[in-house]
Amino acid sequence: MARIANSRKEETHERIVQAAARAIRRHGYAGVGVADVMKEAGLTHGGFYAHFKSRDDLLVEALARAGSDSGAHIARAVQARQARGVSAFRAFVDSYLSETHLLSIDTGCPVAALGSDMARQAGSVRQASAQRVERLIGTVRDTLPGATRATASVIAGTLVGALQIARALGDNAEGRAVLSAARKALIQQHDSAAPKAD
Amino acid sequence: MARIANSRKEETHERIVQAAARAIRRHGYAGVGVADVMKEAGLTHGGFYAHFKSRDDLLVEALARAGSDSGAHIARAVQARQARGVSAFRAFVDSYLSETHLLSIDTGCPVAALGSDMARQAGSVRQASAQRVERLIGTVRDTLPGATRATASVIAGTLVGALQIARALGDNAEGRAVLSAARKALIQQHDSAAPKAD
DNA sequence: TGTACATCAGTGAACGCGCGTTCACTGATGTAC
DNA sequence: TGTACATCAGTGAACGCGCGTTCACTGATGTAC
Repeated sequence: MARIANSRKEETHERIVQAAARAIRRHGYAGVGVADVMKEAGLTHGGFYAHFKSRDDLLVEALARAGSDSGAHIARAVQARQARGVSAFRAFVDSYLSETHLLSIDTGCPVAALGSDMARQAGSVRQASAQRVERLIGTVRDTLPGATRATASVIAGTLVGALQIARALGDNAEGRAVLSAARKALIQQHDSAAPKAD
Repeated sequence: MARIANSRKEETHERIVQAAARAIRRHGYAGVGVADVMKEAGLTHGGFYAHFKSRDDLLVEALARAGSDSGAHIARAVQARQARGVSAFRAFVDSYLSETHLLSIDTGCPVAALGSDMARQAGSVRQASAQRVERLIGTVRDTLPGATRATASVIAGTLVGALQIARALGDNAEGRAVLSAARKALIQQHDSAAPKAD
């Protein structure tokens, strides 16, 4: 509450969290170092503990930030597509499984970027990770009003898995083919407004 | 070739690879330490470089071993299910998305265990990771003869994503619900032999 | 408006620790005669 | 069958390095009068 005054310290805190939100997606939970994040934020590492109780505390904040930033980013892309007459679900699937998202892991969905490491975390990081998964499932449901939670979670799984597999195969024809196949399959299966053929 | 003589050194090598194959799945690429793996294999860390040129070389061998072991494990489970009259595809989906697989990350599919870290690797580890993904897609295709590569890769994505999401949610009703939903969805979508209702 | 002082964000050196890698050595195994 | 020697798998100490965390300090900002 009371998010009024942006004091100098708050602005610095913000910069650190932003840097960490990118870093966890680019390098994974284990690949993020306190010193590197601080340097990225234009600071020296010594000041870190004036902002966070521990590295884990940073990870929790960074994950939440990664989720909300990526969520907002996708929401904008969805709106732009909807404005061109596409259904909410199709717009979401096309955005999530876009080539842009394939390439921009450090600004993309943290569930896709960190999925296989989430179950390995403990305590608050584990909890925050599960929350991110819940949010993703919730977002799927928002774009597909008729869907049950079960259906939405399978779709979320397909989105996350397809993006990871595409990234693992690389930025090439193989990776892009996986994305394209997943887009088609999801839209055909769940979008009643989808055209039968091209 | 010539896998004849199991010399003492070969047996030791084998033990190290086995330990590492579990370790990468339990702790991730970044969580695996040379000393820990050697201790797990009943050795001291100094001898490591008589067996491997580098830690990365171990990761590559461990990943290949994890893939073939997990593949063999699933193949046995699939056979057991097929013997009870279930289709190959359904048997595969039920095995891959079983509660057993949910819990046994360190003996399970390495693509699910390491998926989000694969794109971060470089050189030979990256290459070996992509190969594992290809193999998983190939396995899906083997159980679903009519499927195109595109269809198989979407199914592989769903399997991997659903398992990761279930693991991130935990060993509880939520996690199991995701598995169950994904099983139903995949079988309904792709198994022509599937019954319409229970 | 100007000075004196308290507050506070950030610095940089230092800590203990574990990492990947190297290497001189040990002690068991295997071969030669 | 027995001894002498070479081979070789594995040991354990050491290396340089980067990690998360702590802390005494600095220098800028803000408040009191």
